[in-house]
Amino acid sequence: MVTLKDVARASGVSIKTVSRVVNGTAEVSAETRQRVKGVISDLGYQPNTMARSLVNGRSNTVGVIIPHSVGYIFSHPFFNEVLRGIAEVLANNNLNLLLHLAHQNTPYAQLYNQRRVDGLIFMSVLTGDPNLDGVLESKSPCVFTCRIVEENNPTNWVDADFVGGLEQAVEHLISLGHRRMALLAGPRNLISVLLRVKGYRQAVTRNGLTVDEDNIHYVDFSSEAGHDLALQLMQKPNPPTAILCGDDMMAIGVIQGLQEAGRRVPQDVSVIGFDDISLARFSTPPLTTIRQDTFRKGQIAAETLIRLMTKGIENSPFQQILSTQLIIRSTTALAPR
Amino acid sequence: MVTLKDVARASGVSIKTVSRVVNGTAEVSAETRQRVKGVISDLGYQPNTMARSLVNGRSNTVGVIIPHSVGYIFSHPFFNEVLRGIAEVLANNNLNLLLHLAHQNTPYAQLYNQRRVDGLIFMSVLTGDPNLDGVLESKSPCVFTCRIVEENNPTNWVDADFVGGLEQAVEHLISLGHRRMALLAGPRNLISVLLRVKGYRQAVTRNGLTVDEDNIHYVDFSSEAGHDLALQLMQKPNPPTAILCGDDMMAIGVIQGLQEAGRRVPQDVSVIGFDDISLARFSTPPLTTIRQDTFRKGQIAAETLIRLMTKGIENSPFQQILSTQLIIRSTTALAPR
DNA sequence: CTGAAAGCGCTAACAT
DNA sequence: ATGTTAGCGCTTTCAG
Repeated sequence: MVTLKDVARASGVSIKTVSRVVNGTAEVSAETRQRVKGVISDLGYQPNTMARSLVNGRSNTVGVIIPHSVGYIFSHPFFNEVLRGIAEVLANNNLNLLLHLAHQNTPYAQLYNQRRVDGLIFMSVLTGDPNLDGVLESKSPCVFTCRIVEENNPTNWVDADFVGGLEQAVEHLISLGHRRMALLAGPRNLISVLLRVKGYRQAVTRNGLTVDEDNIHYVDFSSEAGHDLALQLMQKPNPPTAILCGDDMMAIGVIQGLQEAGRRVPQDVSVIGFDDISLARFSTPPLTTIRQDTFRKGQIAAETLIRLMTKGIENSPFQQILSTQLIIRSTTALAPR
Repeated sequence: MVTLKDVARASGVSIKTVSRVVNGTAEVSAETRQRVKGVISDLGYQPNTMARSLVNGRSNTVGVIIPHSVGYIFSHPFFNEVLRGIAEVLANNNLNLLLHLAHQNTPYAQLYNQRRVDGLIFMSVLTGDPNLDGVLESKSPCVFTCRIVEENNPTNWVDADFVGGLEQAVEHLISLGHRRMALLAGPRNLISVLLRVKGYRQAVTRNGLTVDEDNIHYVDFSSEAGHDLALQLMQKPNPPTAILCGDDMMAIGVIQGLQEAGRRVPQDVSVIGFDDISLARFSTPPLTTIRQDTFRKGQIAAETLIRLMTKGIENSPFQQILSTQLIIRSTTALAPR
């Protein structure tokens, strides 16, 4: 391996001078700079980032954490979009991205405590995840792409307005005359799922209807789960005329299940998704859904983290809710009858 | 920051002894080990991985590279699956995953030359990507999840059998009586796309038909592109009765486009996808597709890289083709007459 | 404008 | 079984 020392020797200057031209730290006479630069490219010198990190105390790397139990839905388009937003911002700031798909019981804080990363971004936190212990104590700069449960919690986060999103969806369905609705919220250990339920409840109640607790279902974010539950629901004596889904993948599964059960979408049953993944527009029929800007969410998370890392932790936590938008396509229609 | 020295001082032993208990390198008397361990947990000592890497010359990190122009399809389910396979294997081997979504013109070899990673995995290589320059010279252990163009190239790769997959698909369509077929292959700069075309050509020719070059289309792997092209195709005087798609996302867009054009799937037009993403089963109608085991592909890539990193580069390159499987669902039927 | 020396936190000989 | 010493490659005082 070619080191600074090699370059220094070959160009007849001191190590420090080479270091200076490499980093542009201080002024070096044009003449020596040229010579050193020549030697650097002749020898193919590349700085050793590990040595740099050791002395600087910074790894120039950000850890992006996806909790284990979420692994199975890692194939979810949602994640890529957020990740893409994060990756873009980090790249523009010359930061590396360490992707940590939590697999075993390793406390997340360890990545920071061992100086492997300078900060952390958490995608989807599961309530009660023991690996989260120690994150706050570590003083690691960190940002969550979903809000944290506890009230008055000083964590930094960006999140979509799940409450408002569900409210819009419910209003839409009610305005179409639907009264019997089912909500397939998502897995119970996700905060965002609880928020969806909250929004649903609020809107239903506000419209003078009563919430049918039996029609709130906690199932995985997967087409399969949606498909299976749709079949089940249609066997009930009084099946719902509208199904609200926690995400688009589920909704697509629901539509398929409904068709297998001999129901037409949207004539017999209306369906609404959440996310507006790229596919939503091209599903059959095109999906009515609540759009959240996942890419932007990732960008904001990364931008916030960078601010935390450079200017130190701000006194007040950064907490931002991104508004959602109801996109009406072809899976919702007037309630039958 | 708590260092080895601090622990040594606090427990009254030498630095080296502490290092030994931390790493379990050599025998230490049970009594001192206990004491040192106690101090370690009292002080909350965590080893500095950067210092370790500097002296070991290893970062214990693997770089996973997704070329820039592919970025826009990073939301493609295909990538997650491969990535998940890679992540799992790396995690089991205590290796970190540095995700490099190439954004600007940074030579990929740099990650290795700067000692940031110990090896590289390339997901999807674009023909003629200038950032690839220097990768071979760097002697970095690396594995590609797609084969490389040049013949007799000593690169290591795992890849799906695109040629065979397309052949199966064509045979299936021909057996159903289809004669006018269109192929939406994918972007021209992907090797896998050229292989799809090759398989298509071979099977068509083998069956005594002639390849209609005008019906081979090079379009993006996206629902949108599929949708738009389907609409276009249906306006032709003699539209195809079957459409082969380079991937499932495209196929789903095609189905939607066909329906907008008033064609029924599969009665009027048959459609075949590629990948068998989780959604394929739940699209409407359920998609006939060519399955490739993307998760396994990722696993194999990572396993191979680890072998390369630990046992050194083997003399013969590792090159493996994973077989594909035709999954017949409901988007293919007898050709209309 | 340039150089010498010290040290980041750790591991690896080589003692003892 | 344990300690001493010397670096890994780089940056940072502090001198010249």
